[in-house]
Amino acid sequence: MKAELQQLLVEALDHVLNDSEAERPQPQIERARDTKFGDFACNIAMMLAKPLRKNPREIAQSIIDALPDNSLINKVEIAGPGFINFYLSDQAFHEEVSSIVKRRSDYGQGNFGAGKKVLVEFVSANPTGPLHVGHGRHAAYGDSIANLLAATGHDVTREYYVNDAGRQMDILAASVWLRYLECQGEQLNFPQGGYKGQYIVDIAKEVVDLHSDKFVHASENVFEGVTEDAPVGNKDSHIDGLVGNAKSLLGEESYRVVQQFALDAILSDIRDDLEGFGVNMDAYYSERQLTEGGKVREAIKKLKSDGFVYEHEGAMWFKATEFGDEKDRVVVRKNGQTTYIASDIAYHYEKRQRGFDLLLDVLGADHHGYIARTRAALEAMGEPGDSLEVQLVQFAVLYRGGEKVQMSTRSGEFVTLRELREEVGNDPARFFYVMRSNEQHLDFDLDLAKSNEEDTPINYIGYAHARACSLLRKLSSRELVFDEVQGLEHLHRLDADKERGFMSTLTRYPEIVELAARNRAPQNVVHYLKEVANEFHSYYWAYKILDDQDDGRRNARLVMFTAAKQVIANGLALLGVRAPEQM
RNA sequence: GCGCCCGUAGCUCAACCGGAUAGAGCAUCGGCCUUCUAAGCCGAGGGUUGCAGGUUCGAGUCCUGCCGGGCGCGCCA
Repeated sequence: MKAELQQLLVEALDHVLNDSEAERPQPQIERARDTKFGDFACNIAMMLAKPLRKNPREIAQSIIDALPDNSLINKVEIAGPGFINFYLSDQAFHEEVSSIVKRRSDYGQGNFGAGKKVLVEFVSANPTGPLHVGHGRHAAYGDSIANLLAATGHDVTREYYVNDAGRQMDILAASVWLRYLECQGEQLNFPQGGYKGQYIVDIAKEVVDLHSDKFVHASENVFEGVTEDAPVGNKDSHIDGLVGNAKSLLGEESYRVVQQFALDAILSDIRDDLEGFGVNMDAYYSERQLTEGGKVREAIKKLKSDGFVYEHEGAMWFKATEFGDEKDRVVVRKNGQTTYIASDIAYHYEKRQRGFDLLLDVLGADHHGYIARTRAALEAMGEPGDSLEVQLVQFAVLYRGGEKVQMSTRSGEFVTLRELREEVGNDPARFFYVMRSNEQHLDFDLDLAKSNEEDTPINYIGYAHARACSLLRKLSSRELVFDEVQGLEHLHRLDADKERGFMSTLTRYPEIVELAARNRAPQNVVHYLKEVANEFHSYYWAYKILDDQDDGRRNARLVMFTAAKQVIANGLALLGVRAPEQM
């Protein structure tokens, strides 16, 4: 509807402006704030006032005069400093409502992203433990924007980057091995720098079940030559020493068996958790495979041959400062190992090689320093810097009973996403996560989210959907049938302000989907749905829908309610939330 | 110290590349269940959009400087 209006304006502008005008702004049309300003408003005349050096109201008039004939617009007025206000015909709204009912789950789909391949990388939590509530926000947000992009015609791929290489994987292996030794009766002091969560013990027990005492070594050998742990010594060198001993005592093959087992266990738990949360990744991309496949070395080689890598103090540095980063970055350490950044350069380059136009990374707010260097890397690799877009997600703080829930990953004391899902349910959890802008700190109130008595936005919206379902269910007991065709024919009878306003709100849905997709802002959908629900409840209270005296009017209202139900269901689906049939 | 994000009603938050009188919910107060789910509806009060300047027809929105809060500045990942 908006798009058609926009098209009419473009045609009118073609008449008003001749080619002498260098640049023509794209006419922006907005929904009017108030019904007294009509249905849509346009400020193009005011924007043209300066370049044309003419009175905006005069310009507005000539645009109005040039509007092509159409059945969409009922009336046009100039208001205030030069707004052009459009009053649409009732027929325009009726056709759109009819389209909602006919297109069903397809309604709201757009195509502004047609032909654009987007890779949305999100969650990408280190596979060293289960997902916690912070990752849940990334999962819910990333999946929702992926849904929004897909709904607007983008070719979307969801990907999880698995950091299964590097030091943390060694610490994971050592942690599991030490717990395994404890299970086998060895007495030892578990290192401060190790992963202390209960899940490590559980994995160790599985290693015992599978391999019995195959990996047992006396604890005096395990700790031989290892420096003191904190607080006396340094916990990092302590754990590194243990990793070294694990490798030499177990031997490469056995060490790898333990490590791989731990990784597989954790990763399958993560995948399972995400799937349970309704997040289906298209790919889990392994950092280790990237490294072992030679992609990292190739990338460094390419940078080196282009002159963007230099040696300094025994390490290889990438000249990130040449591309706007604040400092150069080490890509190969003194000891010959490549860094995480090196993998990341290769990974993002490889994404481009796979043909993605837009690389959309969803990262924690603590990663903002990462944006400049990744963009620098892409540019150094000959790729456009703006092919990378980063959406930062601020931290979520969990509250239970009004108290902040403390979390510490190190100590293994944190609320997992799985616990959250079990406690509040998938739908409320996903809804609450995307309710706020990703740039806003989120206070996640567990008691509020799981409450089904208090007023919560998700209940408010869901209740409207359930009420619509209930109406349709009630029909048969009253020996009535919903005649959609008759309802569509009688839509013109719904001419009260409340009815016209309700239909107008419903027809905004495609505009909201596009807006939310462009802004990467699922919360736009949330706020819109609250508005739909509000008008739904208000209308529901004001009018008797199941009126058995007047078939035409009843069916017309049922068409409108079916449309509302559809819009709510479609909107919630974008957020990964199911619309309840009853409450 | 430098960089990024955030400051809007008592609380939690909206406000569509800058648009018309800054809006909701919670909380407070007052109404509505012999209409289909009261998890609802109707109404009232509540604001110098952190502060000070600037840009322009127009600023919560853009720019500069302060104040307050969060995060980051490794040969960790």
